[in-house]
Amino acid sequence: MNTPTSGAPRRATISDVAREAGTGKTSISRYLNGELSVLSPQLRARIEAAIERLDYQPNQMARGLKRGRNRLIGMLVADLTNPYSVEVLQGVEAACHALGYMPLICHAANEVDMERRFLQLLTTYRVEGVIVNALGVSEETLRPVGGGGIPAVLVDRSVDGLVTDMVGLDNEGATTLATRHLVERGFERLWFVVQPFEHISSRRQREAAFHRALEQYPQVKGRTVVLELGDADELAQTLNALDDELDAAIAAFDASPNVPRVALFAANGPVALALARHLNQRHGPNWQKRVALLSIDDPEWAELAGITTIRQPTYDIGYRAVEFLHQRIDGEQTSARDCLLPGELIERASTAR
Amino acid sequence: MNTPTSGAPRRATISDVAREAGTGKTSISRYLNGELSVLSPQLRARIEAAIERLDYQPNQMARGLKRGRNRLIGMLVADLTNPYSVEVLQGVEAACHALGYMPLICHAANEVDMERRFLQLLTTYRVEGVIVNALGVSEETLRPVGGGGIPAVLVDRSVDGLVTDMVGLDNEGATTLATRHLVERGFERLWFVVQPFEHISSRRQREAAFHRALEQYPQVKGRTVVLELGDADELAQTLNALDDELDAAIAAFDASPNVPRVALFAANGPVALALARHLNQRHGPNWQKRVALLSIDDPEWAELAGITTIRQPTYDIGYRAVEFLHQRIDGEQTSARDCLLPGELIERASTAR
DNA sequence: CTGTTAGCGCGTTCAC
DNA sequence: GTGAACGCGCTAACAG
Repeated sequence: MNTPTSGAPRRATISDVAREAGTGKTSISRYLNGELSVLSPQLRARIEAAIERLDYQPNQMARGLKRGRNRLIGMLVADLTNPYSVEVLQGVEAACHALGYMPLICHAANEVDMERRFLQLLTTYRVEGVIVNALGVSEETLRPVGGGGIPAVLVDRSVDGLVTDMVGLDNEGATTLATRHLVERGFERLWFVVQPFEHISSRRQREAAFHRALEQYPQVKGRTVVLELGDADELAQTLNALDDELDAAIAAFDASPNVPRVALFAANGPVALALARHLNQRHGPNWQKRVALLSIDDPEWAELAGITTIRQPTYDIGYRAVEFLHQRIDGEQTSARDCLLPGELIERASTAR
Repeated sequence: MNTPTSGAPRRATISDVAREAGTGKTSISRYLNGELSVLSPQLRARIEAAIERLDYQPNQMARGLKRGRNRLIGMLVADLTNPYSVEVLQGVEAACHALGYMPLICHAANEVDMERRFLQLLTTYRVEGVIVNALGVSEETLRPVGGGGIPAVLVDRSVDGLVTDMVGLDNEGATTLATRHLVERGFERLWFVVQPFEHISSRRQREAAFHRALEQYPQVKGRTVVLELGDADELAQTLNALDDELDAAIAAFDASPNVPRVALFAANGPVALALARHLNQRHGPNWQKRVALLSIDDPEWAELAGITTIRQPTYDIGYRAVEFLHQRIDGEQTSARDCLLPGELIERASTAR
């Protein structure tokens, strides 16, 4: 009951090509795998003609099944909405291209269920390795991966209890750099704004580094503000509370220029965007004059808004991740490595004197 | 610390499970495929135990090879950097999830070579269908797809000479809506800014619709400005030329409020961002006071900048695309369909009176 | 140089 | 109910 001439003309198989070229499957296989030196010029020509005529394309699934490696690697992204992720992705793609892998991109969309589901799916497709930008909550869901399972490398953040290669930003260095910049520009009240950070290593490190950096500047006051971006109500509430304090601080500054200037330090791009939107909505396009904003991450709109940022070496992060993975896939047995890349300060109007 | 046995403990196969459960492969297969009614409760229990014990995961590749369908569909994205694409992607993912497909996401990064390469790769992996946001240049590269090849549905733009299902924005309606809005708000000099549009159907349609809409308003002057975003030099040059004219128009308006007000109409998000960055750089944060900006596409920063936009039903576009594809995969034989979804006007400060 | 043979992991008759 | 045997498309010995 197969459809006569319908949709799928059934692709040609290696046997079809062999028959068409009047030879055996082996020669075709050899041709496909570049063992050209072992083929007589005429046979080779016949094969080429047959392939052309049948528009033959080798079936990756089948060859993967046979040789045990399908050149597939999984890339699990926590949130593609975050420009950071897309940039990392570009590095991953470039490296895959260069190393002959095909990245299977999965998007968890910030949902833990998705993360688990995709991880499961990836192992089911027998990917040779995964590079994971984890939601970070659950070491449990990463079970099939890492140590005992398929090779894995983490991006941006590590996961408690999971020992694997990791590549990300040098949070300590970046945060220190940013903090020092703010202090040097004369800001003496610094508010570090961050999403809930207990369970996300990168956020945790940044928050800690911020306070550690401040120990060098006794005259500067810093505090941490936690922003829950996921919950609109709670977000609005926190922002409003922030407003009151900010207003007071700014009023004091307006009254007497000797009062310390205030700066907001966003732990990442999404936080910075939330802050900018709120401030803009509340104070209009000149909000920048009232409060400085600095952010780790350098999204496209940062230049538009004129905020100072720490740009992450996103492309390199992705590229290195694949290189690490490649080594593991090749059987590298060294113990887990961390690769911390430096951030770059992009100074813009926001923190100018 | 290091792996006890060598790198890959070789995953369990169906045979392993059969042996472990003291039965044949057939029963395992049946269990996996939900034909539970045909299994004695005890056998079933033994199978479950064996699977659990061996942490068995069926090999998708192998089962795909056997049954001829691997539940893989390809998603070829022209530019993940464009928030539009990511949003569409979310719809695609949701639909795939619902329909039991696994999307293989490929990112052409605006390179025609990549597009061709990925398309080739996708057919090589025997995806059951592809949804393509084409760069649009080459009908040639889409040869393996559509009519004779694997089912395909186009997103956002069609490709000349390729008949397939397509789903995207109702460009005519959206453009008319935006144009009317500008006119009603009192703008009488409208500049439609767009990337080179000859070869991209959606841009072409928007440009045409813009001028068609203007025919209804004889008092309004409109013109098209082409912006080449890829080439930094040319971009700067065009923008500078634009400035001169804009300055003149604005000066005239300042001098006599009777002179028609000027508005920029960006054909899509990337264009809008380029314009906004440039204007901001040139006129400071208050550039909005000098010239209005409206854009098709509603990226995150639009609210921050306060520009009026036409929001595309991106999620639905992605979702519908997969639904179309699903029908084709299921053997639907109807002729190519177009699905044009309406845009929504989001009015912001930029075009307020 | 070239063809034959035996599986890779799985689903599917078709007998028992 | 259950299992043996065959084949999906391809590669890898192993002969000629």
